[in-house]
Amino acid sequence: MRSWVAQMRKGLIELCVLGVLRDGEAYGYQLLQRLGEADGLSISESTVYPILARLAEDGMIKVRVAPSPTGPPRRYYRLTTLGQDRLKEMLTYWKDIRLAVEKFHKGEQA
Amino acid sequence: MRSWVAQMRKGLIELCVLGVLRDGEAYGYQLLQRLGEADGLSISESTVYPILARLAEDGMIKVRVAPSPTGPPRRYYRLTTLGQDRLKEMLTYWKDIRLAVEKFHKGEQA
DNA sequence: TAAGCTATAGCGCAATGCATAGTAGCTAGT
DNA sequence: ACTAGCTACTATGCATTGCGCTATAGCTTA
Repeated sequence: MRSWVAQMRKGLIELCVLGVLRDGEAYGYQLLQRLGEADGLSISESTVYPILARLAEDGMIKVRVAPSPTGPPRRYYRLTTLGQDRLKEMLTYWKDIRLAVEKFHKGEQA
Repeated sequence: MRSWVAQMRKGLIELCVLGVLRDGEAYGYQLLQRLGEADGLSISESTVYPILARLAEDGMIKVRVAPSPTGPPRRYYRLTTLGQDRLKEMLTYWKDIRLAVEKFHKGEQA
């Protein structure tokens, strides 16, 4: 994969993770699949799990362990109040930067 | 500045630089000011010049030196054919990832 | 000669995506 | 019982980038 792709994803994957969790709790593997549904966002475990670990360490999400019907116990993550605030902040900035990008690419077709 | 802000900018600043250069050549300081016009994209020299150096090294832009009426000589950068292709690629991916982010944040207000 | 603006450049750090590899629980087939 | 295959999570290490900080040099004005 071209290196600039990885760079462009930085931060945005975390934003998407928080976005999914906003709809309710989810476990790691589930997040992996949800995120993979979007074009241009195919993702691997080695990307998602570190993000979850960081978010948990920062108090943005909380973990709940529950048995799985088809494998090892699942770790369900859900947003904390702190996490909701962070999501709000990030969305605000996302809006700004999205407008910035589009400002410099008016009238262009990819 | 919060660390996630820097992460979210990664790659997108370069995309904006290419976007500005698509309208015609520009020198570093000029780019700095153009980019600063956008909300959420205030930028410093230590960010722009390394980007220009990288882009030049990769053959995406070419440099032309010309005297300035008000200071040291300016280095004018302009897109090469390679750079135009890269910009196209990046815009395609940008479209994908923008849709991805919005997919996971439908119905939300920042 | 000193200040102040313009314009460019280099060093070093922190953070992240991701390739690679490994661990462990559960089910089904032979 | 053994193997294969799926689910779910973890660990290591690298490359890349944004950016704070600092330095340099040309030009004008006082």
